[in-house]
Amino acid sequence: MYSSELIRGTLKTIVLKLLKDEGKMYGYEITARVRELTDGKIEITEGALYPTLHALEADGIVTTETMHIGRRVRKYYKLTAEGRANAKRKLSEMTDFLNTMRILFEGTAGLKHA
Amino acid sequence: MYSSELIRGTLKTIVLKLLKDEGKMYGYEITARVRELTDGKIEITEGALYPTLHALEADGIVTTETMHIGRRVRKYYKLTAEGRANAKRKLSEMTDFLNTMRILFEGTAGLKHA
DNA sequence: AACCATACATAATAATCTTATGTATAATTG
DNA sequence: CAATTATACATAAGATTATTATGTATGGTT
Repeated sequence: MYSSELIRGTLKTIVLKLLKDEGKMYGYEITARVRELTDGKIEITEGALYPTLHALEADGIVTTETMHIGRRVRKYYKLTAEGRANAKRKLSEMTDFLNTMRILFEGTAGLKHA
Repeated sequence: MYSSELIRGTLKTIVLKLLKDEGKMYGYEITARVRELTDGKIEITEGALYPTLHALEADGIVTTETMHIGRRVRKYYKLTAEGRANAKRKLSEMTDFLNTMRILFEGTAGLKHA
């Protein structure tokens, strides 16, 4: 687990990345996927995730679709057209940012592909 | 310039990295160095930097030394012994974190050295 | 029966940053 | 030589974003 300050500010971009890759996901699934992809190093808390998802919806970045699994409710999120454009911008900003961080902390711009 | 949310949480670690490399620096110098190293993509604001430096001092991570350049004051910061240990931990956490981000966003762990 | 996993949600509080403002000296430029 | 820009510190109000705690409810496992 990383200190929470490092993860600060990356949540929204992580969500956009996953939605772009997977098409649609629900909240609980997002926390599980991130945990799995990062070997438990990044643990998204519900108190951070749900308000973020609601904000994305309010901003027209995602739409929701509620499904019923037995008597339980699942709320799927997927990108809107605007959301896809937004995600594209945010993701390229993120990779650029990661490269800049690499320059600062590893003294190299790194290679995009090994 | 990156959206400010991305940079959020990285400031303290950036400062520790620079102080570790350079020995001692003053606030204004830090903003200039970061601007230079990142081609202006990361602009540290004074309103964020000075409170951070003061907090580091209050936590015993850095000590200060005031110099007089003509009639102007310059406040140099350098790591304490505890600060060096702290910096070491934070920096390895940061490189680890950057690798994890690379897995998430570029689908590769990347190579530390080209 | 108790516990843990799934699945949503919100509210109080904390941490961190932006934006604005303030003070002052030194250098540059029109 | 007056005005502007750069150097150099600092703080305070407000915004953003996350943590922590709490709440509700279903379903599976021990």
